[in-house]
Amino acid sequence: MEGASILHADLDAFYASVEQRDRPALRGKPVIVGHGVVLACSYEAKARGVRTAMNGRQARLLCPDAIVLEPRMSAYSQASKAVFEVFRDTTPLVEPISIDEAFLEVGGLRKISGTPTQIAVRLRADVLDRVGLPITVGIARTKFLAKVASRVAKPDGILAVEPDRELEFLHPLPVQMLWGVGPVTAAKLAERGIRTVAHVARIGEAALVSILGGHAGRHLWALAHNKDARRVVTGRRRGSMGAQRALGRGHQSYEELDATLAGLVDRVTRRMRKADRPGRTVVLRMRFRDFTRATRSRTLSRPTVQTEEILAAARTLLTAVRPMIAVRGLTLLGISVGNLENQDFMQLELPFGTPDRVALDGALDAVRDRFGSSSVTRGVLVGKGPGLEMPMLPD
DNA sequence: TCTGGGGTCCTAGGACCC
DNA sequence: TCTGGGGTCCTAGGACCC
Repeated sequence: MEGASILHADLDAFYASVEQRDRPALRGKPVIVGHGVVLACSYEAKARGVRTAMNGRQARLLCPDAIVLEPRMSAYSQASKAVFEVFRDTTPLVEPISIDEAFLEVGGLRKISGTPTQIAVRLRADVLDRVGLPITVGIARTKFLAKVASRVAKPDGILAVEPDRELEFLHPLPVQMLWGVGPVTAAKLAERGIRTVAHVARIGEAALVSILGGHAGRHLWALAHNKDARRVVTGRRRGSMGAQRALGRGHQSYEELDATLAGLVDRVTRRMRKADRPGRTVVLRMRFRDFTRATRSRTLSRPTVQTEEILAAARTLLTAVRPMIAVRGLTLLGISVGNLENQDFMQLELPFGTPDRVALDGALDAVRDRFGSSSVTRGVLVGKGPGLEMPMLPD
């Protein structure tokens, strides 16, 4: 049996920690980032009951002396980049999960860097040293357990779950500690008296499937029995990009909505162009006064990054839901573009005339340099006139 | 507790194809 | 004209995560 070799590294109260790092006067004090809603809060604020996603008014009620700050997204994204640099200096096998957490596979580094626990200790010290932020690391044989371990170890902690004590660690935990169990699932389980992981493990898979449905039931059952074969994977790319805006409670005219929509589409398509990721499926997201939601989508015949094309599709969708908006009252409008294409190609110019072997080899080298030789599968030669397609690999 | 902005994955029905 | 099994794509909704 292999040992625990997966690290789950998770920055503590990320946005708030960046603020405390940059303004020493804030250290040791309750800090809340975000006005309307709490985006992040320091552990001093958490100790008073403030929670992420809590409404700002309630947060101030719980903690009147909290220092409330406007988010500084560019500072957070810079800090995140610096932290991921430390991750990648630790191991090439880094799987980002969000702006502030990642899985790291360190199993193959024993001879070079030491045991996973030694690596984790050094990682925490490096992040503090190089970026000035506290980070918690969970260490286990599976991704799932590593994630649970870091959650248990927070804040500013480290916890290794040894392979022979996995169930001992897992079973007493409340089901809410499991990744993927949210309020709805927890409530469904609680209705049947199921509160701990041990409970989940004791009831049969079929029973769990009948409570939660096919995939969710089997997935939860597997986790409770400590089955999780997922590996740490690198190079995953996002599948959609979106932007949304809360509208408040007041009535919006259709012209105002249309202007908001155009702004959202502009924001998203800018990002798509910057990332070179054309998309095909345009999704309109709505939330209404009663907090119900609806989405409408439309798939284009080909991927695009063009603002006008995406906006035209979005407008068609918006027009179609006008009656629904009139009845239910819109409080949030969002747009997202999915089916994002991987623009993993590069364009090279070859000398005019029939490309010779030397010119082609040079072009292939440039492509391999950028993508790595193993991931290049096909090439297309295009001249003036009809396109000519030819394989460039193997050889 | 009346709620931001960014994502992921799964389910399920219908259209359509072979 | 009726029939089957299998697959993909599209649309809409829902739960969950940070």
